[in-house]
Amino acid sequence: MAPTTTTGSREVLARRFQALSDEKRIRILQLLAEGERCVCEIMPALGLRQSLLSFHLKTLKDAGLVTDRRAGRWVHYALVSEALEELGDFARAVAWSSDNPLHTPEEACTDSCPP
Amino acid sequence: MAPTTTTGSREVLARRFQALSDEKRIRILQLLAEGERCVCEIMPALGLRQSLLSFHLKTLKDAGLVTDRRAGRWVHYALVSEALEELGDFARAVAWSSDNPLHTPEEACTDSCPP
DNA sequence: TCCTCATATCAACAATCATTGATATATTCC
DNA sequence: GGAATATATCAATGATTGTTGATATGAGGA
Repeated sequence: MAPTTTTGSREVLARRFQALSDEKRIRILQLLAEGERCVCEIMPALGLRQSLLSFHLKTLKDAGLVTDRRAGRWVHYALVSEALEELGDFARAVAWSSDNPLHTPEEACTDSCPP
Repeated sequence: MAPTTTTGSREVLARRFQALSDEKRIRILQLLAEGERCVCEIMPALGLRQSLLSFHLKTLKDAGLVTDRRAGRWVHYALVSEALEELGDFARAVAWSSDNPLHTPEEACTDSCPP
């Protein structure tokens, strides 16, 4: 169960991790984990200016981590749990591989190291 | 099993996700998943200039995702699998919560929405 | 000690990202 | 149609990050 190696996938992974690389966006995800929320609910919960929140939501949406749904005047955001599961799978797969190495580390790179 | 809510933890999470937000660093992790590697092995594998690789390794190390170990002239890097597991746990916990919401989404935020 | 080599750090620059205030879009209610 | 409101987008700015070439550190072998 080695971590995937395709470039396309790395691109997506990097983009999604980048979307998670901000505390405010992590808070948004944690809030959305409780269920769908409209922007007007997220805004006071995080105390962010409307424009800034919109930017962060767009970042998450462009990364495929959330979806939006218009309902009348309001827009509701919700998690895309598959995307988050993929990230979790990746992190766990890398961790698992390093705990169960195929190529035993032993004492690599001694004399003949810089080949 | 709701995702944690402490600020300190969010800070660490954001920092670690930020370390993963670059394709080159993802490749490094994938390489290290096969086992410990010295810088001199990573460099040709990724085709990065020495200085640039050093920067990316430092980024990963500062985030607590890898450790280094000096062996003579060479420095070997290895994954910190616990840190990666924590990231995986977080992502999965958020995904799980959103699939099993406590507060049923139903039809929230209709009339009384902007409170 | 001096020389070589592996890696780290530094200074400078380019690119990306977060934040702000202003403006645009879309929807409802009158 | 027009006013009001929720959200998105834009332009400008500052902050952070990635990249490069040059230099410093630290270990091993002569």
